[in-house]
Amino acid sequence: MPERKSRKDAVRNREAVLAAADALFARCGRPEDVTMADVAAAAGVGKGTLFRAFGDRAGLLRALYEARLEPIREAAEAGPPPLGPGTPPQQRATALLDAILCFKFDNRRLALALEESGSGSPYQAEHYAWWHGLLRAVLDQVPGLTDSDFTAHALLAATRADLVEHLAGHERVPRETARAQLANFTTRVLASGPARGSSAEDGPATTDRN
Amino acid sequence: MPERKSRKDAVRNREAVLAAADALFARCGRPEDVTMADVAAAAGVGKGTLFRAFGDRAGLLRALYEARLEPIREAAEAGPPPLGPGTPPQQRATALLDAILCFKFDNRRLALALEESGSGSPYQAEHYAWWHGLLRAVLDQVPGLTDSDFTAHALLAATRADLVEHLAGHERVPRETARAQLANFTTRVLASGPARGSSAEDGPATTDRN
DNA sequence: GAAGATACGGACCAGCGGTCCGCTTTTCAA
DNA sequence: TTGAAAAGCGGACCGCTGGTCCGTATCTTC
Repeated sequence: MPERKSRKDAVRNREAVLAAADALFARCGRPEDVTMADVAAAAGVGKGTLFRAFGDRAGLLRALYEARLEPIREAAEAGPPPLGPGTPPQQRATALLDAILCFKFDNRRLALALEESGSGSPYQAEHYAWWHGLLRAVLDQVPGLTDSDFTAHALLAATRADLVEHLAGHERVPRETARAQLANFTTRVLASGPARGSSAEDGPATTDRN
Repeated sequence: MPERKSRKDAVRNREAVLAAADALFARCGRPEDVTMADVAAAAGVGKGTLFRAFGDRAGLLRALYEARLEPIREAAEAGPPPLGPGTPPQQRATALLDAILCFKFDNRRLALALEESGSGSPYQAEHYAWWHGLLRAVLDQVPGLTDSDFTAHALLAATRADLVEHLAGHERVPRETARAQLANFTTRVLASGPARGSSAEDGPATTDRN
């Protein structure tokens, strides 16, 4: 039980920091030049407070990221089709990847900051393991598909934040185009038969903040 | 003409630095804790020399990487099949990806260092553009394949250094298994018809240094 | 309202990439 | 051979970052 309740100034500050960091990352071009001191200043808080609340830089990023991701995570875990369970595996896999892509698209800066500054490999992050596990399980139900473990990694790699940023930011690929291409790619991977064309279905709610 | 020749102590030092950096990156676990000062010390050289020769950290990494990559690059550009031109596109694409995978496998630490510390996105690196352009051109010749641009990105993403490191280092996937899985994945993507099984063919010379 | 627990915040620290400039080595023309 | 200018050397030094520390302010509890 414990969960010893925090002091109210503590929670106020915690939220102030999250909001400030959110805004800063959304604004600034390269995430690595949003400094901890910047965040603290923008939140009207001392550095000590910031580090006390989140441990270190990676902790702050993680907290932000997880907060944003949670709705999608829930939708994928127990929501309605096509994201939730009870959907044919091909379709669900496509929907999952599409959701991830949209998320990264809408939260590019943050995802980028987390993947590159997030204390080492993105593959050690808890949320990656979660996505991978889920996708792997779904792929296991696709008839005729082997190597579900590797395949899940490879498909997820197509949604890496820096790739998304490159496509969207540098090559100026519109969101819907990227979605369609990823869906098409996914279909190719999952289909044993001739690849059927597949355009992006109507998608996850956009929470565009950047 | 010009190409004003360097002083001999300069070239000696340059090579000493490359060798030292090579050794250090090969040895140490995480590339970010091989510091420039370490490299300089290991090469028996001052930091000034190091920075004069390579500009900055990214420059050093790039120089090392390019040097290692050149043979493969040449083999891909004008070598014998299955890597070189004059190979059926499916087969060549598979061979290219296999070669990249092997390269990253054998030079994990270095590739990792470059991709994560290499001044921003790996997608802005010259060598990435080169690989992508080549693969894209090959994919363009695969009948029934659309979105060659995106597809090339997605396939290359499956060979990212940190993914390779994760597979090899964390999940303990043997080299040959990874090769077979990537080949299988590639085949699935490229084949419009039923996926034919495909094991890794006899591969690029291994230059295992790590 | 007093005492104890909790959190604040900014001065402070260590370590990094990168610069600078007085000094040494090499080069090359005479 | 020589001597002076060009080229390069190297390590003290700088700015900036993530992260720590602890005297002080605020909240909670009785």
